[in-house]
Amino acid sequence: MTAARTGRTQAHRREQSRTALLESAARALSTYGYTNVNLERVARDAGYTRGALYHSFGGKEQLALAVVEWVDETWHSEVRGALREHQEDAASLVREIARAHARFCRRDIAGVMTTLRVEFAGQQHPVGEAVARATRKVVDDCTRLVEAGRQDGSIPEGPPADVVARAVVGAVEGLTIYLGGAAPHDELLADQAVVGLLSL
Amino acid sequence: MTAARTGRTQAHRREQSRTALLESAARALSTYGYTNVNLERVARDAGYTRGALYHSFGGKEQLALAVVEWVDETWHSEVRGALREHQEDAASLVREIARAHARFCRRDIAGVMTTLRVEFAGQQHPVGEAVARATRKVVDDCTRLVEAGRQDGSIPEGPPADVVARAVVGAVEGLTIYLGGAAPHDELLADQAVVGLLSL
DNA sequence: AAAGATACGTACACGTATGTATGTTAAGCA
DNA sequence: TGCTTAACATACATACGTGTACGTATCTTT
Repeated sequence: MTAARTGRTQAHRREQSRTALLESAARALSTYGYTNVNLERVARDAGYTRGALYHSFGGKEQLALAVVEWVDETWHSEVRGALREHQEDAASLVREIARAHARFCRRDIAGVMTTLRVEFAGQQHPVGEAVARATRKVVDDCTRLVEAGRQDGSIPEGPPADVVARAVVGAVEGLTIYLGGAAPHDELLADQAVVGLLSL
Repeated sequence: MTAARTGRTQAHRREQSRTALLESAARALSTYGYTNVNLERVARDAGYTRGALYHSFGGKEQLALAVVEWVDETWHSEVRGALREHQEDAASLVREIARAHARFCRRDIAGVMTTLRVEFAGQQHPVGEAVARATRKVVDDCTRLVEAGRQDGSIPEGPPADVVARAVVGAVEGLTIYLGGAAPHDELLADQAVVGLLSL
C-alpha cells in the first residue's frame, strides 16, 4: 500500500508529471522557439529527465503538438468561451475579444503560438500547421463576426471581411507583443486599434 | 589584364559576392530564422560555397549582423528618409510612415527583423540585441512624433507617448504579417489602425 | 508477498551544422 | 612572364541535441 502512504496512484502520478512537463515545455517554447528548445532543460525545469519526457510524449514534435493543443484550448475557454453568453452587437463582441486577448497575452504561455507561427512561417511542418489551424479558427471566427456586424449595421463597409479579420488579429497580437503586458494600456490600445480597423 | 577582359576587378568581384551572399542570407533568415539557417544552403543559393561565405564574413553571427545592418539601413532610407522633406503635422507623418512601412513589408527581406526579434526575445544574443537596437530607433522616433503631435494639437492626449509608439509599431508589424502583403488593403488598414491608436 | 507493469533515469549511437585548415584558381604587379 | 595575394573550394575536427536501448525504482495485482 505504498500508493496510499504517498498519496500518489500511478494515474495521478502520470498526470502530474505530464502537466509539469507541458508547462515547462510551454515556457521553453515561448522563450526559445521549437528548434532552440533543449529537451533536457525542459525536463530538468519540470523536475525530471529526458527519460520521463520520452515516456509521456513521443518526442519533441509530439510534445510541441500537445503544448499547442493545450494553449489553443486554454485560449478558447478563457478568451472566446467567456464571451459566448454576451448577446451584444458584433462590433462590441470583436472589441471584447480583443481586450480579452490582450489580457490573455500578458501570461507567458501566450507567446507559444506567436513564436511557433513565426518560426514555421513558410515551411510545412506538423507543428507549424497545427499553429496555423489554431490561428485560422480565430481568424475565421473573427471573419464571421465582421460579416455579422456589417449586416446588423454595427460595422461599416470596407475591405473584405476576411482581410479585416486578419488585420484585427494580427494587429492585436503585434501590439501586445510590443507592449509586453503593460497593463492597463495593452487592453485599451488593443481596443483602440480594433476601433480604427473596423472604422467604428 | 584578365580583369579588363572579364570586366571584373577584385574589389568589384568581392563586392558582388558579398551582396549576393547578403541577399541570400536575408531571404534565408527571414524564412528559417537564425538557428535553422544552413550556411551551405545560403552560399549555394547565392552561387557559392561556405568557403566564400567564411572569406567575406567572420561566421554565422557576423553574417546575421551584417544582414540586420543592411535591412536597417534600407528601412531608414526607403521608409523614414523618404518622408524627411514632408513638413506636415506629426499625426499625418505617423500615418505616412505606417503606410510606407506596410509597403516595405511586402518585400521578403522585411521579415528578417520580425523573425530574428521573435527568435531572440528573452535571450541576450548579439544578433538579438542588434535587432532590438534597430527596433528601438524606430520606436523612439515614433515616440518623438507622438509627443510632437500632442504639442501641435494633431494628436489628442492618451497613454504615455512611448507606450502608444510601441503599440503603433507593433500593430503595424503584426497586421502586415497577417495580411502577407495583400495590397492595397495592407496599406489602408495600417493607416486605419494608426488612426484608432492615436484616437484621430 | 511476489510477480508483473509502469514511471523514470542513464548511456550511447547517430545525424547535422559550424568552424577551421588546407588546397586551388583567378587577379594585381614587377 | 613569373610571383604574390586575394577569392573561393574542399576536407576534416568538433560540438550539440535528438532518439533509443537498457537499467532501476515505484506502483498494482493476485
